[in-house]
Amino acid sequence: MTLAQDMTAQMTAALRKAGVRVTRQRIALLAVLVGADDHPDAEELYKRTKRVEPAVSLATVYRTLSVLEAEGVVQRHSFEGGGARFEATGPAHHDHIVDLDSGEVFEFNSDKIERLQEQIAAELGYDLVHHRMELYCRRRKP
Amino acid sequence: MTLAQDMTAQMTAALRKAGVRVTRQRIALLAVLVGADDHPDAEELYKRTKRVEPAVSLATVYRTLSVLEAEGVVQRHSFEGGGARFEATGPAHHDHIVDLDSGEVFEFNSDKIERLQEQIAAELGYDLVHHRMELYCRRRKP
DNA sequence: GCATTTTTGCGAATGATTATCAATCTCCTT
DNA sequence: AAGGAGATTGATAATCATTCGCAAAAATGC
Repeated sequence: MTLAQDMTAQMTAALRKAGVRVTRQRIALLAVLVGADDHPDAEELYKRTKRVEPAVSLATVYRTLSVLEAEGVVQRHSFEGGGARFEATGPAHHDHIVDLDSGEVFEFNSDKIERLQEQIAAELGYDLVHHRMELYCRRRKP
Repeated sequence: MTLAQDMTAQMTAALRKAGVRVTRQRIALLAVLVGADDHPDAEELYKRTKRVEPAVSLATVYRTLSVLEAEGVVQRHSFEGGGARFEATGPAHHDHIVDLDSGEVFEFNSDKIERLQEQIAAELGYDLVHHRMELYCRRRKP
């Protein structure tokens, strides 16, 4: 079994688990998402997916992203400036650092902050459902 | 001197300091912003301002908000779902809690988290310019 | 008050995203 | 493997928040 076949099998399984029909375009988009190590926007995902599966439209990319987001398979981020950006949901939660000059996005995680957030919500009588934390930074000047 | 006159005087001073011309619509919008204790969007600010100064357009509200944001007089927030929301910059920094059911926004502050954020950025060789932290919550079930 | 320069209002333009809908595809049942 | 119900698709129109372009109106400096 080739590597590509294996990837298709995995994507198929994931889509089935999500309870949606397994289409060529969904397999392709999901594979692109899982293979991406950055945080592309819809247009970029469309371009990448098209290289692998020409029979895909931008509308379907948006639709599929919404479906997968609802299923928790992908996450949508709205960083400052520009449209939404996406990433496949990984095993570990993380927040983001945005390099203001390059636009690059890095991931980080702080259990301490996570705990403090829970605590703050609790003190106000709330349950924390989810949060958003983004650090907008510039490379330190020497 | 009446209260309204005093407010106008303050707004005028603030606009002068920002180095822009003092117009009726800017005074009115700024007064609405300072008087607001919630986080209205542009449309809502337009409606409120119009009550006080009918000679204002939505375009001017947007333009003025951008000007005031650039001057640091107001802050723009993009919470999940819907357009940008604004608030007059107060003396103290704070982050936000969004009630997922009502859409209400509360403010909070945690020095501990602020410090940890600085530290995380520093560890990665970055200077933290600003950040965004929003806690999306539901009222705790009893 | 008058000239200069900024600001305004209106409506058109934009950009990202979503809705529409007939044609096509999946998948369950034979 | 064929049939059909129902989900999904591509192309395009529509939407929504926000910005732009420009002539008219207003604010500042003298």
